[in-house]
Amino acid sequence: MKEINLVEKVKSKKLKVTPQRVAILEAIYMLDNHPTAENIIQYIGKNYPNIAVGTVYKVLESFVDNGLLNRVKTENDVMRYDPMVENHHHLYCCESDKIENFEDPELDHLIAEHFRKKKIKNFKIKDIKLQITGIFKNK
Amino acid sequence: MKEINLVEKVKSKKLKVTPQRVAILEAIYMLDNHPTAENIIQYIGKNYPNIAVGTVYKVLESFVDNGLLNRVKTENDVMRYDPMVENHHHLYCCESDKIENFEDPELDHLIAEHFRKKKIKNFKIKDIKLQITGIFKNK
DNA sequence: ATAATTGCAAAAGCTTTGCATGGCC
DNA sequence: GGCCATGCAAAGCTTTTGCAATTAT
Repeated sequence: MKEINLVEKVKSKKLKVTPQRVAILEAIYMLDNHPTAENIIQYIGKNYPNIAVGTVYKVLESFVDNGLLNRVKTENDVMRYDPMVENHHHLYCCESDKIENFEDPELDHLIAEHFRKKKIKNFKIKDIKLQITGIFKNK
Repeated sequence: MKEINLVEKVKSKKLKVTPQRVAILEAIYMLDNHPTAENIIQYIGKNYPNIAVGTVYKVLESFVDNGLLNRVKTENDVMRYDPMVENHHHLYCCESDKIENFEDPELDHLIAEHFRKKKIKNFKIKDIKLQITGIFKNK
């Protein structure tokens, strides 16, 4: 992703554009396996040896609050970050820590129709996410 | 749940039956909102003022390893424990920490059929769980 | 100019670990 | 009796917080 787009993304949320924020956002796009804060710190450590851990967490929090990132968490796992903020599901590898995004509008429609016809008692649905666990096959 | 059933549950996994294990298992059944380790420690603290935090974590881990409990984790949350080990989904309240179990075999079948007809490329599905977020309506 | 962001370091929160003691089978 | 579980306390790891210095707008 071009630097200019990263800057625009930060600007678009009315956040101050700092080198740290741009670097962190870039790292998340480069590390495309839903990186942890630790992954991000290591990645940008090459160019920002003195970046503060606290800064990374603060920036990540502000990105989440402003809809630039989503948090992803699983059993037995630390927090991970997902730059895809549009509605989607996740494929979890049960043999590694790989997580991949998954979109299937047809399935979403199927599920929505199901719940339109058969409501859950005493519950108003806002959002449905699938956690699909399995094994990635090598091509 | 009767004490005897709790004892049987522990025995059935070939785990030694100790008062702590029985108390912890009972607590999880009584605290029916997918309790945290902290919730459990507080609950059994009445009868076991000296129960060690480490013990609770060790017992929970062994219960999970032996299929007596499942772990449940969400964004921004600590680990919680679920005594229902059969396949099911979860309803998450977006205004509180309430989590409720949800079963819908018809929906499961619908989704299974969908993926039978339309496989995910390079991925072998082992399990599908729905995270349904919304609001619990008061009756 | 000024309000927000950063770095640093300390602290907090949850969970794990090691080891001696004690309890279950 | 032997082995496993417990209690205790320390440590580990991720994340948060406070504050002074710095930086973006």
